[in-house]
Amino acid sequence: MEWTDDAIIRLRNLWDEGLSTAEIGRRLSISKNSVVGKAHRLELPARPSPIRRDPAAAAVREPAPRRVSGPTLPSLAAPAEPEAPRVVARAMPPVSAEAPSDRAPVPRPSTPAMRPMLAAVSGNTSGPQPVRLAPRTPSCCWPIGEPGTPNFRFCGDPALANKPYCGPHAEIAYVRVRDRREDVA
DNA sequence: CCCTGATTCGC
DNA sequence: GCGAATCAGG
Repeated sequence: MEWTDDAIIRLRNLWDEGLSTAEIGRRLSISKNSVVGKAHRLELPARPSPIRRDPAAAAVREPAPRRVSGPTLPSLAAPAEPEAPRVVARAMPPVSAEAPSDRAPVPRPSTPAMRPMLAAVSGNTSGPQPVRLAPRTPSCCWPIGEPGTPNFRFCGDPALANKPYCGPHAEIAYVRVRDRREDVA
């Protein structure tokens, strides 16, 4: 874009009229970034910015680590077996930082599994009583869907003993390391 | 997703 | 100097 005197004048006029940068860009057949950039260089009166970039907030803000592509390991919900076979994690789908813990079961309110408990509580007629939760079967925490999206959930099927995943997902999650002796061959 | 304006930085 | 990319908020 060649900023002729005429173009600059038109920019100034449109800017003074209070048009948005994008609108000015459309009228001058240039990008809004060109408009913003030029207006900034001309030191035209700034518009109320929707964003705050005060030095304090900027100083506190972390450099925002670049998103690393590739799989992320879900945290293990179950402790490793003492004599567990040597395994190594294979590629896994991305997972949010919040994996279901043993104390925060996956089932949402009003799932069939939860109704008995809710009924037990609401049917209570003799004042406050300790609510005893049924022993819980650890559920598979294999992430399904895109973390952060409404449909994201965890598998939820019964997990294998001392493993965070159900059978099929443990199959995917773990791959047996070859015995060292084979490597020496 | 759309929109907004501000800043950065390679050109 | 330029402006695309990026950021940040509505």
